[in-house]
Amino acid sequence: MTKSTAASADPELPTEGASPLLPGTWEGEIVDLYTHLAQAFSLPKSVGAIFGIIFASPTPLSLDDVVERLGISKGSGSAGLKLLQRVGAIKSTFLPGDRRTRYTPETSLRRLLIGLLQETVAPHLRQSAQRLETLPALLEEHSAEERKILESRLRALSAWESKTRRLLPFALAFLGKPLKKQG
Amino acid sequence: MTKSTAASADPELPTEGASPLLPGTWEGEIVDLYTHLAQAFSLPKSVGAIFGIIFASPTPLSLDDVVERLGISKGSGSAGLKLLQRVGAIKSTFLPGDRRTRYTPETSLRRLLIGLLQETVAPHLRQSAQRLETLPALLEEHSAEERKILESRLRALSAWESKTRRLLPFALAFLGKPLKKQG
DNA sequence: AAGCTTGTTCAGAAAATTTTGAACACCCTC
DNA sequence: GAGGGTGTTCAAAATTTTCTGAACAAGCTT
Repeated sequence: MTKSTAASADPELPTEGASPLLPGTWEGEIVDLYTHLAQAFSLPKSVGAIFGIIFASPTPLSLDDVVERLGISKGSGSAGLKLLQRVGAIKSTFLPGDRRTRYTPETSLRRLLIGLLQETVAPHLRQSAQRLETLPALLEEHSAEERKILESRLRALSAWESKTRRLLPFALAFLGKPLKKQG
Repeated sequence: MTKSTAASADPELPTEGASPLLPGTWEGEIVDLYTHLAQAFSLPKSVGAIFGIIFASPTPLSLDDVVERLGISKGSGSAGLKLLQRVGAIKSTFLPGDRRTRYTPETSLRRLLIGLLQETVAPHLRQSAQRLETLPALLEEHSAEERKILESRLRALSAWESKTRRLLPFALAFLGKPLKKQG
């Protein structure tokens, strides 16, 4: 059900008989958009593309669909889908009479961001917060004057940790709310 | 996961080139902490290390100081300092009677995050927002039924863009406020 | 159970990113 | 205007990340 009839020459694209993802098409533009967005979050381009092709499809897609439409390997597709599902960016559905798992996009920004944060920054932040505790003791070897400066830095560091942790639930609540008219 | 970073032996020799950044020391722990934090933001480890060594020092450091203490190349040091300055994570100061530029850490989380966001995600988001405008036209080729679904996806996408853009100033204001007593 | 279909794993290949180091440019000071 | 200190650039090397593809596992169906 995809548009085809791309009878034009493709000087660039491999003639593998696959990827009809030309720019200017709905799927092509969406995939491209998410591919770039993925880079904003330092995620592999393929992950963005996979989310894009799922987002662009009015019906749930299977691993094979994704692999075929994107022209990527099954390994990549499998790994990408698993990552997207782990961060909650896609949901799996099961159509009756079909053994394949199919995927639909998560459209709640709140859930999307929660998953992403949990996956990427949260572990590092947690680890850093832990390290913070051992630091004050290491200041003993410095002169009183130096210690004054370094202690204020340490306080700043603690404050960062505290602020970000307190901001997060707030921000997520905001993102969960419906959009109001511009004031 | 071990931090080999050269200098595995010789905790004694204080020769110029050696890196005395052992774990358990103030500098070592701070550098390590920021090296890990950098990875949380998908920045090169060296960038985190550079910020760390500057953060750990009670006095402003020069490029040479950084390069020597971290045991990295001048090229890396120069690039890292430039990046950190561009995102506003460090400030340059000039000590009288010294031609070298010296650097101190930015301790305002607000400024730190503003710079980081501006540098990393903002351009991508801006670009994506632009692309959004051309998308509705591409839906024409779909059936009415499909279009209903895809249009709602498009609305979600627009809403994301709008929400994140509106949340940002809000969040940054929050981060700029002094920390209040826990309530 | 044999034969499909669906999906995962993982070692090696490919690609992208980061680091190095030496050459270079730009002031200063003398 | 030579010499030395300070910092940047960039091509190539090292490292890390991502992708591939074929082998493998697990489940249905007959």
